[in-house]
Order: sequence, then C-alpha cells, then structure tokens
Amino acid sequence: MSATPEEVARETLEVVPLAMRVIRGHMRSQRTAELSVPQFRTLSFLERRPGASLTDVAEFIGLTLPTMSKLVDGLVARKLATRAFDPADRRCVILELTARGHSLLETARASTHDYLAELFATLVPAERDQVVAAFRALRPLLTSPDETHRPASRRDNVYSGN
Amino acid sequence: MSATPEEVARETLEVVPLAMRVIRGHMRSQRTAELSVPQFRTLSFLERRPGASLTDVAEFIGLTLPTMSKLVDGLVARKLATRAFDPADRRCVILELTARGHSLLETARASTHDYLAELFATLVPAERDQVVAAFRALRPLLTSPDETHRPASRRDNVYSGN
DNA sequence: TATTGTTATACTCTATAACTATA
DNA sequence: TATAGTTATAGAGTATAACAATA
Repeated sequence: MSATPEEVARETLEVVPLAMRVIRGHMRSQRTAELSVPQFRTLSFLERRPGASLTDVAEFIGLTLPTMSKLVDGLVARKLATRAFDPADRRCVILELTARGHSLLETARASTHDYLAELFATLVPAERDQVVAAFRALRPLLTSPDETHRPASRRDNVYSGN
Repeated sequence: MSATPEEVARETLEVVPLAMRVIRGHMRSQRTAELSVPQFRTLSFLERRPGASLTDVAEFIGLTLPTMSKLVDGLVARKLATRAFDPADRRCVILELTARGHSLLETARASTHDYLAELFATLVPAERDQVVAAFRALRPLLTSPDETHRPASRRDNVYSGN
C-alpha cells in the first residue's frame, strides 16, 4: 500500500469527525449518565488524579481556564465533583469526584464501550488490530502538540498516560 | 496481537477526542480561512452536491434541521454560500457555494491537510498504512449508523461517498 | 395532513479580556 | 509582580418545541 502522509491526513480529516459525532451522540442519549465528551474526559482525569487543580485539568484536557471553570461549575452543580480551596495555597482549588461522580463515570464508560464494541463487531480480527495499532501510533502525535515547543516550564506534569 | 472489540472501543474513545481537538484547533486558528469543523464539512458537501436542500445537508452531516439552518445562516452571512427557494417546490431551499466559498474551502482544506501531514510526518510507512487501513475499515461503520435500521424512505440519496 | 424550513428557547463548548484573591 | 481562578461577554454548536409556508 504505502500511504503518503497526505493520504493519512485526508482520511483523518474525513473519519475523525464522523467518529466524534457517533461518540457524542451516544453520550448525549444516555438517559442514565448524560455527559458531554469534555465532561466525560474531565471526570476520567479526576478519577486518575484526585485532588488535581483546575490548571491541571484544563491543561490535560486542552481547555482554557475559564472554559474549564465553567465546565467544573456544571459538574459541581450536578454533585459529580467537589471543589475546595487548597489550604496550602488558597489560590488553588482541589477537585475530587464524589461517589456519584465515580459511579456515573463508570456507567457512562461501560455503556460507551459496549456501544462502540457492538458497532465494531463486524470488524474482522486483522482490522481490529489495525485500528488499535493506528490509534496507538497516532496518540502521541495528538497529545498536547504545543508542548513540543514549550520550555516545559510547568511543574510536575508527572502524569502523561492515557 | 488480536485485539478485542472492547480494546478497539477503548482506544477509539481515548484517541478520537484528541484528534478532534487538534483538527478543531487548527481550523479555528486559520486566519485566512477560519471555519468550524461542521462549517468545513458543510462546505465540502455543497461542493460535491451543489443545489442540495437543507434536509440533504443536515442528514449527511448529521445535524438537526434547526441547527443546520443556523449554520447556513452563518455561511450565507459570510457570503460563502447562497440560499434560494426551489421554484419546483417552494418549501425547499437550494444551497450553492459562492466563488468565495469554493476558494475558502480549498484554502482551508489544503492548510489542514498540510498541517496534519506534517504532524504525521514521523510515522513510518507501515504505520501510515495502518492508519489509512483503520480509517477505511471504520468509516462505513460510522456513517449514519441510524440509517441502517431505516426504511430508506428518503429520496435519491444517490450520494454516499466521502 | 405531511413536509420543509425557520424562530424561540435553552444548554454546552469555546475563547479573550478584565477582574479578584492570594502568594 | 506573578499566579490561580472567576466573571463578563460573545459566538458557535447542539437540541426540542412551536410555528409558518407549501404541497
């Protein structure tokens, strides 16, 4: 085959929006666990990084602080997360999932995985391997591409997985 | 390898939002051809299907009629498309790209392809093949999944590519 | 009565600019 | 002065419900 980078670009530009729409549509339609994609990703991050600050989450998800502040407003209003001042530095907030946030996240994740798995059920094993390999190859190129050129002045950033 | 459908689902759910963010960010930052992803996709559709009705576009892109009506408002206001009544059936509108719409679309497309191609430049040929193969396998599963169960009562729908 | 589209309304997502509180 | 967040403002994307015009 030997695809050119341009072919990869074209396929990506055509297929990624389709996939995004399918994912968003499913999450929206979940009557038990209705979440937007950014909300879902924020809850996922907080599950792995309990106590994270607003800046931590905003950077990982790739949103500005005001946008993330508002998104968190919504999560707090729905009692999916808590927001408290950091006693060590009262400028910072400490974000945590509530029990309800944990369980809603799990419900949404399981439901979405099931939905996509069913959608992909017709893929033959070789195709499944191709998809997994493709996404694993793309992921590092898509993760905070700006960071590449930044002086890494930001602190810990210990976490970079998922 | 032999990935399970669940692994495919998990990778998809993690990587697609990242890719979407990169694409959206690039389109937004285009000072010459600033377009949202749905606007870009709508212009692409109209390039291939000049004279399409609002319903045609909304169905293909996967938006509701009110949403598409507003999106088209914006395109018309920016003189990227025209909206006229169909003389044969005055309930329908006929959408067309303007010359400016054509050229802006071409600019945006070339720029985004270049950007993604550069981003993907570090992929080795085997990886590029995997990505293209993966997206080609996924595309039919992601295209109007609802249609699958519909009685295909809608008219022509001659077009289904891209 | 059914179809096409628009308007009204209401959220979420998104950003920039201006501000507050804390360090 | 610099940093963390919030508020203000604005526009796009998204949906449902109600409506108008046409068939």
